[in-house]
Amino acid sequence: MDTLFEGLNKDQQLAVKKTEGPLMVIAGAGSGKTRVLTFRIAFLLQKGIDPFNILALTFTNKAAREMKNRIGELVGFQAARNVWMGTFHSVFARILRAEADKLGFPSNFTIYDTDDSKNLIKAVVKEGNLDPKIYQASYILSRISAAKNNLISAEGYINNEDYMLEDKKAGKPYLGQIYSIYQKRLTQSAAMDFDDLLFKTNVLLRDFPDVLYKYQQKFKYILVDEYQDTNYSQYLIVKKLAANNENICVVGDDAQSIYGFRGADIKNILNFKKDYPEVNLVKLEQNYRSTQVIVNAANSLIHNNQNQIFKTVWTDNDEGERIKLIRASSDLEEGRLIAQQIFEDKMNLLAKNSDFAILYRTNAQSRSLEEALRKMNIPYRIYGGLSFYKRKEIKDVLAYFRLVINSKDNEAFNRIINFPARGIGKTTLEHITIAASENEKSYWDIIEQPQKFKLNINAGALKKLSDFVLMIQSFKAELETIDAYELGNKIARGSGLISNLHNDKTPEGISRYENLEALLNGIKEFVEKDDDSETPEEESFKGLSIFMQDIALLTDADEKDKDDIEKVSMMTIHQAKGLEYPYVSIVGLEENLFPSVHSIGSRVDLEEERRLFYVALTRAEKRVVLSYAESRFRWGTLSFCEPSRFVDEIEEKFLDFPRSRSFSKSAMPSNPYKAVSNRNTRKLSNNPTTISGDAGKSTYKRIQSEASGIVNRPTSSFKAAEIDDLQVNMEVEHQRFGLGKIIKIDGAASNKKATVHFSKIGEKQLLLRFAKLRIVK
DNA sequence: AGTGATCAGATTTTT
DNA sequence: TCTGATCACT
Repeated sequence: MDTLFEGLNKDQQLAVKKTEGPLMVIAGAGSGKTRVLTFRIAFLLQKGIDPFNILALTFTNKAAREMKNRIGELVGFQAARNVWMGTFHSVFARILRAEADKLGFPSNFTIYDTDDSKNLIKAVVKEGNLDPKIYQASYILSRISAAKNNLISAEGYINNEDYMLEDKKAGKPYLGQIYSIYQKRLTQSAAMDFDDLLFKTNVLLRDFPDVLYKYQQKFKYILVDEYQDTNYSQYLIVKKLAANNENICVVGDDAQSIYGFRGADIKNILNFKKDYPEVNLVKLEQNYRSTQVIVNAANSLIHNNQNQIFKTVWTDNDEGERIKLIRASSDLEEGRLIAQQIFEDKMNLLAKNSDFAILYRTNAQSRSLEEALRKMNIPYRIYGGLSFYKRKEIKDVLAYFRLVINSKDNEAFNRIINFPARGIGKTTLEHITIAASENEKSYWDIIEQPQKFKLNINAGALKKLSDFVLMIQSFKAELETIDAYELGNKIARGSGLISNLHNDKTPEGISRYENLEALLNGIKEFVEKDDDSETPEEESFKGLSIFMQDIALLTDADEKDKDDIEKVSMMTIHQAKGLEYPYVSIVGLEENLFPSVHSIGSRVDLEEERRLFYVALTRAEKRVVLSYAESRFRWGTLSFCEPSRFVDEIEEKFLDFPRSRSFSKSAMPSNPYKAVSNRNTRKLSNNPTTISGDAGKSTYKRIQSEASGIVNRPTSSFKAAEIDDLQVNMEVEHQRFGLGKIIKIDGAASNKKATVHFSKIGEKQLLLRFAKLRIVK
């Protein structure tokens, strides 16, 4: 057993060995958190704890899978497989299916994704004759989501004066009603949205003490990873389940909390002590991942946040190279420079493509990077973006699957009732909607028994509907008899989807056909692979329902990366959480992009944004490259950017600044022929496995507009002063901050910093390397 | 019912 | 700039 502890430091050992009672592990970035978690579970298993008694909640399914593998390697795969491990959503979806009857749901309920939820909200808004511009689906959904994550039901919402007043002030007084109808429709459709999975778990544990007791007995040991990113709803589930045994271990890092927008609450970490006065606290402060430069640069950055748990992350590793800062004149040039950098590093450092990651704030930024990498023949893989499961052709066939499994699923119904076209039109649909609404039934219930619900339509339409019903019913009959692959194929063909796509000979059509094929192949793999299912206990028959349960909560990040060995990884910083790479480029370090416009207004949001940058920096093992562009295409137009304040916040001694270039030179677009972009870039970028593509038809227009944009730069008259010309007491002008007076200049030569008092916004420190100041007087 | 034209909205992050 | 939603026309 002792071998298990070799290679763990004292704190890590403590965190592994202290199996009984509440334990909180504050784990700095790169401090071996995952190691501690896996070893802890392995240790429990070695001690003879039944794997079925261990519940481990992770942030992604991928993390769960990897952890299972590592535990398997330590103590055997049989035991590892039986540990309950997964995301909150997937674990509790499973429990909800088992206990569904208690909540008035069938166990095959559908999980609505965000699109489904939005469509449902749109329909509700329309039915209520409300203005969809005022009652915007995305806004309403976020509002409902926030309420659910705070365990406020629709009823509770309507009775809550604060919510109602807020909505009234916002000019949206009917939001509570929409919530209420939305929820009713979900139930009629036998569906739950993402937040319901947690909300209803809370209801289950609250209203059914015997069920609560059962799971308390079952989960004798509970571990929660990324505790800083749990919301109130999740917090309460954990608290209830742990109440009996109190063998609860949470691991997190307040400095890496980046999901506040989703209701994550750092207070869960801060308040852990209050809930469990007996708590043992372990801090993991030694970073094993990164160089000293990276660790200390990240520390200097995060130091700008006010809300923190005190800890000192340090490392024994080499000092390492300074963080290189790249300035580009445009987003296209930024891509080019980053690609070039990777190309050079590969040669000089004998590195592999897979040693590199490019991280960005928003998915939209991937485009220019992709183009540049493609041009230099550097293979890459984009994580996220439009996921495979969000493509139209995939959603279509999945909608058939969904309707076959749970026919009450109205959103699936809507999607396919007339696709491929079968002559069921708007009027017919309207009648169905009305009948469903009046009788409080699902659409399917209505068309299954049209006479019972007095569906007021003509014989022709009736015939078409009954054909559809018969088709779906014929598929339903085979749910339990043939496996997912066979049935999936039957549905794809029988529904007419395959022939529909087959007739489309355009490149897009062919690609859609191939995607559908890929899905079917995926199902085949699922059926054939005999073990490592994420569901312990149950199941041997691999039917379509099981397949759908398996993929309902998958995201792109969860996809296997077997063919990624030789590719540069590209992803948003959110997606990079928990990952590490030798060489990391963080791009787009510009005001209003990173930090994003939306965060700049409030300190809380800005601090989250800063933590996001902290996460980005600490992904790197050996070296970080930062870049920003002076202009960038956004919303189809060229806009000018300033370097991010976050760059200033890193202590200068860790930075390697770009060589000074004359402004006009850097602003000139380089050879436009090099910058030819690809019309299909977006499509290509959506395909995770695409590594190359030829230029195709160029969007020459874009290049032109960029060039002209620079020439006609509205601020071209703004001529920044040379750094050395600036003196204390001078009156200066800044493009964004307006007029001000230099109060102080410190720092030597290239790293000079000026303190300027601006009449509009007050005092500000500016690194003269970045800030462009014009001398007024 | 299907097609084409026109217009609005999007881009913050995700289970 | 691109996508989708809506509307008018055939």
